[in-house]
Amino acid sequence: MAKQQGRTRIQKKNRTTILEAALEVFSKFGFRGSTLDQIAKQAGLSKPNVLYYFPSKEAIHTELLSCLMETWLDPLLDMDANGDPKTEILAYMRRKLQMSRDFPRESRLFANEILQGAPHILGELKGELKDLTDEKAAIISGWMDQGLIAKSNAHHLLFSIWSLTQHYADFEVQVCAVLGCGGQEQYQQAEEYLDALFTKLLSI
Amino acid sequence: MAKQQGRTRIQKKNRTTILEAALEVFSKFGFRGSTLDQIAKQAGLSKPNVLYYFPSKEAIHTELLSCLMETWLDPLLDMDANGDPKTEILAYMRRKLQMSRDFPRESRLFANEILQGAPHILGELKGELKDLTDEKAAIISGWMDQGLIAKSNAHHLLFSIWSLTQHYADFEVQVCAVLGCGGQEQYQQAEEYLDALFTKLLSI
DNA sequence: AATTAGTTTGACCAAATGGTCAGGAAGACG
DNA sequence: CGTCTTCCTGACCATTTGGTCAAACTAATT
Repeated sequence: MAKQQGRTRIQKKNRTTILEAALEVFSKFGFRGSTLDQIAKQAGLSKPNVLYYFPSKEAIHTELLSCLMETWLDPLLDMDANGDPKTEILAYMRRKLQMSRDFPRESRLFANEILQGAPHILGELKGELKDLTDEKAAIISGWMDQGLIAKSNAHHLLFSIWSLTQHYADFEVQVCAVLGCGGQEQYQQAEEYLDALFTKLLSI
Repeated sequence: MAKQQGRTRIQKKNRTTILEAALEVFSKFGFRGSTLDQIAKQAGLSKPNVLYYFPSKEAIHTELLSCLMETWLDPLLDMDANGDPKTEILAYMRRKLQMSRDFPRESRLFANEILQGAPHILGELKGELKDLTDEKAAIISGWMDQGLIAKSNAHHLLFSIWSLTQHYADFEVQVCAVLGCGGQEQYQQAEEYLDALFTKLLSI
């Protein structure tokens, strides 16, 4: 983590540029489907120059993913055990849906990685992700036991939030094809629909 | 369609073998991440022999996808406008969940394709898929208008069935990492959870 | 201005990859 | 059995790809 901060301003700028370009390319074609040339071109740098800042294609991918993992967990971290259960869960769902809307590339990068068996981040999944999920699922189960929200499987409740919200980023092409829309109009409808869905689900 | 049936028994067998091998490989690494050598090895054939049965790597992929599209739409086709609304929708959801359990590779192949912008099947998405979806969404909306099930956005209701069920196949690694399970125990829990979810959602 | 440290690139390399082809092996069939 | 068609393969090819390197260029620093 520490050594990742480039020292000079030029290093900082170029590393950022490369990571941004890599996100664009990797999220579109997956790891094995992306080439260094594509990334270099997208970044406006030469290929050897890209490899001057990162030791390999894989290193770029790995750094991108580990940065992403934190971003991905943040909204869940914010779910407060002392808040109002229904409010907390709905707010978490809305934050995730916003992330799908605002960071679809990140969502697709993550989805690509998981789809292919998560070769680069299986450790984080079984570690950080599992731990945090277990912790928050326990909180939700607590709320259920106290009769504050309807009983259901807390882990699968979290899964359903993930899948329902990320679907709009990961399967955007399909959603747009079916709805016949080009832009982001679907997110307004999605929020209304998901709001209603989880409100009903959590009501006793 | 017609010319795809190999004439001789040996053709039939080998084409099937190749498609099965390709499914295994493509679903794991995506189109660009898979190689003809991998497919050939998986099929137990030589690379030139694979290319004797299919003109190119892309042709294998395309055929796989178009066969898949039908399989994928079938469960939705079965949803009957004259049946009991809640039963029909729940049964459709269960069929989709079973498909995730029994055909995860097919699900992942499809997900891979959509994730990358559906370059090979965008036409089918905007055609067959959209038409069928619109048709069934209209049926569901009709049920809602008649007060047989709770009102909500019918298109997004279908999206939610797709995302919730396919999640267990496409993100299997993640689900298993979080639940700490190796096999398919999650599908039992998933069915219970999703059953309850949609029952609540559809109840007036 | 001179020296040094940091940055950039064209040319290059080895390996992998999609695909071809001539000819050999194996079935089908009279 | 002989002929004809279908099936299969080793060797080969052009291109792409991740990655290297020496040399050139630029920015700091003294």
